[in-house]
Amino acid sequence: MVTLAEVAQHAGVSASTVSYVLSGKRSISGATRQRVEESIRELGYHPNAGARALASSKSNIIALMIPLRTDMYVPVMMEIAIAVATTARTHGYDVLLLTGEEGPDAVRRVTGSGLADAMIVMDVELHDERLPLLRDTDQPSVLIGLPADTSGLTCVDLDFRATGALCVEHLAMLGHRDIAVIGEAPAVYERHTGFAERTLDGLRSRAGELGVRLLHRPCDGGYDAMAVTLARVLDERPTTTGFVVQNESAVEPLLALLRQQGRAVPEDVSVVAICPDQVAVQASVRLTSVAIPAQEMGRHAVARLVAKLDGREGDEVVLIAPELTVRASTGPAPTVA
Amino acid sequence: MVTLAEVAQHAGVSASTVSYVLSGKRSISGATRQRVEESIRELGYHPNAGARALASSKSNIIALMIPLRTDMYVPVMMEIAIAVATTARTHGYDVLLLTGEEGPDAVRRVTGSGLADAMIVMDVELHDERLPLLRDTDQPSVLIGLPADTSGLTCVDLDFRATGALCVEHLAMLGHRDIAVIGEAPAVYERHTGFAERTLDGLRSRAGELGVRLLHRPCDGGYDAMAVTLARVLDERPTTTGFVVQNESAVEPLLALLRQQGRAVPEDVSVVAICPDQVAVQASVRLTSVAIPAQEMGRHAVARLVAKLDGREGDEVVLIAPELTVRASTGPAPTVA
DNA sequence: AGTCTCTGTCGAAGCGCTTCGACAACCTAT
DNA sequence: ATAGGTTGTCGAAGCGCTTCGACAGAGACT
Repeated sequence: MVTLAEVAQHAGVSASTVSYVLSGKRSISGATRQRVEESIRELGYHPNAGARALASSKSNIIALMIPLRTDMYVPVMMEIAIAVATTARTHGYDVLLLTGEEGPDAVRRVTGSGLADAMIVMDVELHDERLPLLRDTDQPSVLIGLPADTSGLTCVDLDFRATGALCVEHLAMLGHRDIAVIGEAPAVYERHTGFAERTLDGLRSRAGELGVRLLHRPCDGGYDAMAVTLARVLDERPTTTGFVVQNESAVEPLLALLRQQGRAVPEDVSVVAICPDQVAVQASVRLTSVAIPAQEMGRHAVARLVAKLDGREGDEVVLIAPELTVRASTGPAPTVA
Repeated sequence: MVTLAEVAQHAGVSASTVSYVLSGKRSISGATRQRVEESIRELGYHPNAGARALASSKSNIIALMIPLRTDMYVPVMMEIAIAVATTARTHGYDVLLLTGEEGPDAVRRVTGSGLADAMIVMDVELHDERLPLLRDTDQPSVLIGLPADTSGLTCVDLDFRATGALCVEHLAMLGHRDIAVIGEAPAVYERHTGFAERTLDGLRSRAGELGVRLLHRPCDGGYDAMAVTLARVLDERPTTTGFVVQNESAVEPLLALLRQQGRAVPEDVSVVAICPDQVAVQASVRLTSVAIPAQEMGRHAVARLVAKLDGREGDEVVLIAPELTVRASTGPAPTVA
């Protein structure tokens, strides 16, 4: 294993000079810099991470807490994680993967041990146990998701309220007057995951303003659950012509069921999904959808975090504006015979 | 920030004693141990990760390289990643998330800097550039997936050859004589990702033995791609009554298309999927499938890696035996009229 | 009583790096 | 020519921990 000292010796300079070449924190003459850089290359030197962390009290690692559950939103989580990892690298950080399993203890452990310099927390609940810890510590953190009280926190999320409103608007504009909302799994609401409630909020308030009737039903993913839910919805409100689907694993089942019942999409029934674009274009009907900008959220979170680490920024809530893309699953409401 | 020295002072012992209490590497009297442990709790001490890594030259971090692409197998990847992270924690390790983006350089960086003690590599190609590096370094590593040459490497994977064979056997046993294989996206084969080719191998050789005709077609995910592929298959071999689907994002589209064409599953056509159980049970027809044991693979990989770190084990290839679960998507081949 | 072996504890030496203050050497403006 | 400012480099002091050798004291054996 090659050390700084060996590089220094090889280049005929002192260790501190090599360090300054590496960090750029003091000016170094061109000649010296070149000599050092060449020695580094020649010897295949890699700075020791532990020593660096110890001496500088910075690990250059960002912790990413992902949910343990793989029951919802998996592609979105994955995409965010990957975006976080790659973006972090461009800023010189690596990413430590923490699952929610340890809960708040993970926060203590990581901040206490200096394992990571900062933290990104996903799948935030409205009253998350981790929040007090994050507020207390002086380690910067960014939440992906929005808790009830955002004071003293930096959050990045899709504006789900606006997302809900946008979906209703689109359907209302097309003349739909009875809209069913196929929501996330009941467990998601029970956990008080913010985004689900905020979407609903946006849906309801805009529906109220536009005089549209709304029927919201949580729904587990999969074909069977969707079948039950759909039957109930149509039983309760046979005049339903518009659907907003938030649970991406309910989308394809819904389309299959509608088809099976002889209801044509979009002639008889319109469907708006809230899902990643990839899902929307791969469905059996190309779906009009509001995209979940997973990559953007991941990139944003890292950008904020790095800004905070550099002392460039304070707390802030960033809500990404939703965008609705019209595809083949929505059309004018059928005129009543 | 609380240090070892402060804990030592608080407990009235030397620093080394505290260290030995923590590591258990020397015997400590019960009384002393208790006193130290109490001081630790009272002061809220967390050992500094950097200092530890420097002094012991072990970081207690496992690097996990995941593929950058989110175009295939996302849930499987995610499940593996989560299983790796949680299993690693039970062994006292944290997980560093690396995307394939940096390529072989990531291997150099991580092993060179001592950032991680060991490495798990996913999405291994048959002739992966990272393999020589992994063989050369003295850092233990485990591959999830199987390259062409496994010498000097530890690998964990589902036995995809046996998986392919199993699928054919099941269909053959039910009387199917013409089987179509809906494979992964063409890009997957072009990359020479091992599992896809090994599956095919298993399918073909067993088909040969059993006198079954096989037609293999790669297929991108999604409805449109599946529609094209299906049309071609049925055009070329109208007598096809069995399908083996490896691309999970082609499963639901295939079922929808078959339904649409009036082909009943499993009365007219049988479908076997190679996919996680969750996908199989959530589909519109409960799918007979060979499960991809993502969690098991993740856990296994960590277990092997930890064993190697402890010097308990050498290189080895672990192939997990496939299990086929019969559900509602397969049945006897229709008798020709 | 003396020797030997454990057991439990301590002190000190680093691990490889960053960073601070010091200081030559040079330049610029008086 | 001199004071003052830059610029480039060095030496040394840690960062907080692990680990090795040393050693006092207790117990077991002759």
